[in-house]
Amino acid sequence: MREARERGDRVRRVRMIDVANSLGLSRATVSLVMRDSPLVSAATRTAVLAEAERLGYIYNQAAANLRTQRNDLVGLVMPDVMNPFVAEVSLGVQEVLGELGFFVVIANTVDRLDLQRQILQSLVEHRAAGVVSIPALTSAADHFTGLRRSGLPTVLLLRHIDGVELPFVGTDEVAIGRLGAEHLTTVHGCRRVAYFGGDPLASPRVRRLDSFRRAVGEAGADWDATWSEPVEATAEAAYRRAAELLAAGPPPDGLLCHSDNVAYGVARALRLGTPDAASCAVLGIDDLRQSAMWNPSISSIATEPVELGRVCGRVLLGEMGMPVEGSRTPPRPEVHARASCGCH
Amino acid sequence: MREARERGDRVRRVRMIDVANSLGLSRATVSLVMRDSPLVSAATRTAVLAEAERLGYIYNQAAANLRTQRNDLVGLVMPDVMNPFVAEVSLGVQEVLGELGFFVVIANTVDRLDLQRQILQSLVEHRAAGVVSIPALTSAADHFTGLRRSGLPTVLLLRHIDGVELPFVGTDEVAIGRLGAEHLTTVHGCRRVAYFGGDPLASPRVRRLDSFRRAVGEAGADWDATWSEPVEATAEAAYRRAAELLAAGPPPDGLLCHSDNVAYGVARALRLGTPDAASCAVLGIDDLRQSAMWNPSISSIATEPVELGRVCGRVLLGEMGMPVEGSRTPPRPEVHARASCGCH
DNA sequence: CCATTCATTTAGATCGATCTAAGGTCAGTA
DNA sequence: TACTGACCTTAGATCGATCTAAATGAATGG
Repeated sequence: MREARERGDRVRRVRMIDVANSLGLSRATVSLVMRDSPLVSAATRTAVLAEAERLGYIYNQAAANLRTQRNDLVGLVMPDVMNPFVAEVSLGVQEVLGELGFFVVIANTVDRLDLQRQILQSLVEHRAAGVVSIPALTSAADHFTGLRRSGLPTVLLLRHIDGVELPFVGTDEVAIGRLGAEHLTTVHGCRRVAYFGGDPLASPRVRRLDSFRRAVGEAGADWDATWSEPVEATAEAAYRRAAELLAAGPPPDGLLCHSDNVAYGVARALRLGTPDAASCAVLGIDDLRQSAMWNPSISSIATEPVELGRVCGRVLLGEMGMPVEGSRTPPRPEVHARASCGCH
Repeated sequence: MREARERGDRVRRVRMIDVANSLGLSRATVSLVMRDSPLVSAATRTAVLAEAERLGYIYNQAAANLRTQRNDLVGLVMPDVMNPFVAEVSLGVQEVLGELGFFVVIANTVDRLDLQRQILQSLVEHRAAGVVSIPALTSAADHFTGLRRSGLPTVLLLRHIDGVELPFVGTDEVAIGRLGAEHLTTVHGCRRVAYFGGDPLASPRVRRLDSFRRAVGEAGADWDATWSEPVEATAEAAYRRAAELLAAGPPPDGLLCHSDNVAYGVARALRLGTPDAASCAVLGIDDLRQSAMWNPSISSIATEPVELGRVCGRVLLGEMGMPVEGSRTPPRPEVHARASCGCH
C-alpha cells in the first residue's frame, strides 16, 4: 500500500493511461471505451471496463471539459428555492434536460444582485452548457450583457427584464389578469375589487395588474387602489397588511392575490375579521398543491408550473442548437374554483 | 471583425497568453493577477486587468481545475426541493460555504436511486470540493461506498443510513419524540396518542417514534397503533388517511405529526369531522413559516432548519480540512405552541 | 496474389490554465 | 566593488483527457 499513497492519506489518482498501460493498449482506446464509442471491439471494451474497475479509475471531467470545450452542467439560477412555485418549475426544467444527460443544478441568489452576478460569472467561467435564470428583482438589463456576450445559451424565466435580448419564458400574465377579473366580476358579481400584494418591481405583477384592471373596468366594477398597493409576497406580510387595512375599514368584495402564498395570509386576516370581511372573494395565483388543504380551501388560477418548466427547458435546448420535441408555448392558465372565492 | 470569428458566429476564445502577449508579459504573471496574488506590482495588476477587459478575456475554470486538481463546486444532493424544510436547510449550508467562496449548487434526486447515483457520480468525476447528501429513502449503505472510496468530503444530512461511515448531521429525533410526548400528555392531558405519518423507511420517523412511544408509556397514556401507521408525508395523503380513519371511529386525543405538512392535512380532516374530532390535539414538526398562518394555527416542534444547515456546512468544512468557527451541534428542538394543540 | 475495404487501434498534438525553480532589478550595505 | 535581500517576473513542465490523421491487420474480391 505504501507506494500507492502519497501526501498523507491521499491516493495517487489512476488515469486513463494507467488503465491503458496495464492492458497494453493506448489512451485513445480507453478513452473511446469510456465514451461508449462503437469503434472499439466488444472484447476490448469489457477488458477495459474490468481493468478500470479493478484499478479504481475515476473519469476526470475537468480534463475532458478542457479538451472538448464543453460541459454538461446546466445552471438554474433562481432567487428563492423556498418558493414552492419556482421549485415546481425547476422540476420541469430538470425533467427535460436531465433526460438528455445534462447535469442540472440549482443555484440560489436569495434575490441578491451580488450573488446573482457571482453565480452567473461562475457558470460562464465553468463553460456551462446553458443557463436558466429567474432574474433577481432589482436586475437591470446591463446585468445580463456579460452573459449575452459570452455566448452561453440562456433563457430568462418568469421575470421579464426590459431591454435584454434573451429568450424569455413566463406565464401568460395577460390571461391571468383577465381570468381573475372575469371570475370575480362575472361569476361572483363583485362590485369593487383589487390586486393584492407582490413586489412593485416584479414584471408579472405589472402585467397582471394592467390586464386585470382593464378587464375590471370593462366589467363596470370599481377599482380599490388602497388594497392594490404592493406588499412583499409572503403569507406573513400579506396577513399583516390585510389586518391593518381591515382595521381601517371594510375590504373590497373581491381580491385577486399575487400568489397563493399571499392569498393564505389574506384569507387568514379576513377570517379573523368582521363577518362582512369573511364574505370577500379571494382568488390566488399558482394553485400550489397545498391550496386545496387550506381553510377555507383557496381558489386559484393554475399555471401548471411543471409544464412551464418543461417549456423553458425546451427553449433552452433550442438555444443550445439541439433538436427539440414538444411545445414551446407556456400552458394556458385556468381557474380552479374552491371555497375562498365562494364557489363551494 | 472577420479574423476574430470562426465557425459561424463563434468568437475565438481569448486566453491568458493573449492578454500576456498583448502586454509583453508572461502567462504566469497574468495568472497571478487573476488569482489576486500579492506578488505582482500594482501597476502590472491594473494594466493586466484593463487589457483583459478590453480583449474580453474569460477565465477558464476547467483548465484551472485540471491543473490544480481542485474545484470550488459543492453539491447539495437532496430528494425534494419542494419540501420547505429541506429548502430552508439549504439556505444555512449555502450561507456558511458561500461565504468562503464555494459555488454551492443543489441537485434534485426526486428520491430516485438511479438519479442519486448519477448525480453523486457526476460530482465525483467533476472533482467537487464537497458533498452534502440527504439520501434517497431507499438508499442502502453500499450506495455510498463509491463516494467514501473516492475521498470526496461528504456529510450525510437528516436521514441516517446504517453502516455508512460518513459524518452525519440531523435533528435531535430523541428530543423531538420526548418533547412531543410531554406536551401532549403533561400539558394537555391526552390519554391516547399516536405518531401520524411519514415514510416507514425514513430514519427520523423510526427514531422519533421510538422515543415518543417510550415517553408516552412513561406518562401512562395509551398508544394508538392504527393511527401510527406510516403515511406518505404530504398534506394530501395525510388528509385522505385521516379522513378514512375518522370514518371508521373516533381519533386519539393527541397526535404528533411527522411534519407540518402532514399536520396540515390532518388538521383539515379533523376540522371537517365530528366535534369531538376537532378537539384532538395536533402537533406538527419543523415549524414551517406558514404554520402560524394556518387555520387553526399549527403548533409545532421547531428545529431551526437554517441553523441545522449551518451546522452541516461547518461539519463539511471540517471534512475538507478547513478551519471552522461556530457550533457543530444541531440546535435543540423546542415546542412552539399555537391553536392546533389547544394552547390558544 | 495483389488491391481494396473494413474494423480496430494508435502516436502525437492539443485544450488553457498553474506550479516549480530560477532569473532579473534595484536599493542598501559591507 | 561586490554582496545581500526584497520584490517582481518568467520559461518550461505539467495536469488528464480528446482529436486528427494515419497505421495495422484481417477479410474480401477480382
